[in-house]
Amino acid sequence: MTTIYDVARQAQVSAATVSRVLNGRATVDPVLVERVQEAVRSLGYRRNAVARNLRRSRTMLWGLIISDIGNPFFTALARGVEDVAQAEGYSVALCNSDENPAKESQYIGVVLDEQMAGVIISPSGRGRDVRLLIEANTPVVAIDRELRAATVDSVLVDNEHGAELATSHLIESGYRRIACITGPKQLSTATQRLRGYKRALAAAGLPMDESLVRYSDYREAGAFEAMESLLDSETARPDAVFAANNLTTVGAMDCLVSRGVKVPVEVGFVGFDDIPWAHLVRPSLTTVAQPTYELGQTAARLLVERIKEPSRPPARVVLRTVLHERDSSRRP
Amino acid sequence: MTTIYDVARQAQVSAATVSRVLNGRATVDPVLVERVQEAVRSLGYRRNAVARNLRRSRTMLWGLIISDIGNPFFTALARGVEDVAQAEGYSVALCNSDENPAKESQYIGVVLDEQMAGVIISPSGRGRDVRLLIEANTPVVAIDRELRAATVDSVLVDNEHGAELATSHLIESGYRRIACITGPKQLSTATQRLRGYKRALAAAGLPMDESLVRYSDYREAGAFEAMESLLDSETARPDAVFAANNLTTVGAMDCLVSRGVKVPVEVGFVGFDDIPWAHLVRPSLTTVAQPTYELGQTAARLLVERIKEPSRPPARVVLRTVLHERDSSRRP
DNA sequence: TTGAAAGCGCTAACAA
DNA sequence: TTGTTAGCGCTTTCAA
Repeated sequence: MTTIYDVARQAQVSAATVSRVLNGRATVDPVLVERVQEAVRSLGYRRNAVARNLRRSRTMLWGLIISDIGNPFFTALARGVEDVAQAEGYSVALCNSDENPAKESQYIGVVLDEQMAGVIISPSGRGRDVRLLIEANTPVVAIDRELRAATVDSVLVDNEHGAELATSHLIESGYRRIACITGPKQLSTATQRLRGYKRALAAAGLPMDESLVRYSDYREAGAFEAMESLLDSETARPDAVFAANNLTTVGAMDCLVSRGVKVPVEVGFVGFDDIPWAHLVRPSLTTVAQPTYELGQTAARLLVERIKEPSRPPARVVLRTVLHERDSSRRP
Repeated sequence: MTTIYDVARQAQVSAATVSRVLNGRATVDPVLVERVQEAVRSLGYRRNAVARNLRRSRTMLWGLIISDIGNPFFTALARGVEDVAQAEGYSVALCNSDENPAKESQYIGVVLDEQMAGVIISPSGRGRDVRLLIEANTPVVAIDRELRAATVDSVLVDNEHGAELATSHLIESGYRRIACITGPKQLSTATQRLRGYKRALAAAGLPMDESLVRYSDYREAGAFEAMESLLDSETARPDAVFAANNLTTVGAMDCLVSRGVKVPVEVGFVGFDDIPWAHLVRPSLTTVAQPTYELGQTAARLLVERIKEPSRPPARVVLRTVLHERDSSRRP
């Protein structure tokens, strides 16, 4: 391996000078700069970032801990994070916690051990291990989900408002017995979206029937079962469904299709969060779209700021959602 | 920051002993082991991986350079890589090259600078920069796409056979003027899938009409245009389409739908690589499915082996594809 | 403007 | 079995 000393010898300067040139310090004689650059080229030298990081006690690596890499919501978000990171000179280590608090803890450990410059996390549980990060002064940004265990920079969407929008839209379309399949109780998005749903019902003067609510797991199989149990319920079945995330939409729609239930004639449907290629699905899906890419971008920008200025007060950014009306909610 | 010396002082042993305990060396008195562990707990000590990596001149980080994080094919693959990596104690830095050779080069630079333990790459161009990795003795595994510039471990699918399967299936279904929308010429998958398509035509004694072939960019917008140009062609238009990747399928189907072309009645359709929720799309899509997760797993396992045994001869693993017959290719 | 020298936190060779 | 010591490759005082 070629080191900075090899370059120094070749250029007939000291290692300190090579370091200065490499880091673009202005205080070096142009003649020496040229000599150093020539030596770097001829030796094919690359600086060892590990040694550099140790010496400077900081790295240019971020951790991005997401809860499901199979969910296009998170990959769109990751793209937003990555683009900003790259522009700022950071690299991103993507960690998939799989909604598993144990895996999440493990990754938090890696972030700590590797002295990463910061973390963007979509907490899958109560997020108690996030405290370790904060104690270690690692900059943290929460994304998509609220972090109860600590106050940190957060980027969220207006879940309650979006859910209310979706539900009101179903009501305006003429549906009356509207079911809600939401996510796990410990996730802020699940409870907020449920609240928005309830608020829309209340605003329209419709009764709140708890038997129309299901807490699922934000995954396809769970949503499929939840939909089945709604269709099979003793009391009259729902005439519409509000699904609280994209995979819930897929699972529930799958169930409806396989049962031969006609959407939107027999059952109306609105989902929270778009799915890719929603336009190819029949019937096309009415959804509340989230600005996924912007979510990632914003989180990344907050992290950049936080790293620069660790003591600034935590920011809380809430982005808007938009209702996309398509066929699944058009009552004939 | 608490260091190994703080622990040593607290446990009244030397730093070397702490290091031995931390690394599970057997040669330490159980009494001291207990004292060290107690000190670690009480101080909340975590070892600094940067210092460790420098000293050992190796890291536990892999680079995974993929060409489109927005493509579910690559995220499924990433998941396979990540699961194996985690089990083996490695972390994965996900790098999205966006089919952009310049970005790819930049990431290869990061891999080199950070002294990563290895790389799994789906090369987006000619992959000439991969040579830098090889010169630096960084273990490399090529995935999905062949690497012409060097001989390395590779994990591929039987593109030619899969494409032949898809095309033959269309022929058997009664279609005769079958078009092919493939990818960029410099990608091995694009040329191999085109070759399989041609072989199927030849095997069936059908003429090879070059005006039915389009080289697109493996993206939706490009595929949409390619499909348009096929529909608008002077000579008789195709009665079926073979789309060479998943986003090509989406773009081409989108075009057909928006033009009001009836699938599979007027035009039959088969795509290479599944898309998620293909079952919700109408008509449901016939596809040649790739074992995406296994692709990632296999690449990761090869990387583990390569790291252990750098001089073993490069392996080349080819995984099978499977035809999923659905509605888009059923001629009434 | 340049160089000498110290040291980031850890592991491993060597000595005891 | 344990401790002493050197050094991984770099940046950054400090002195010249």
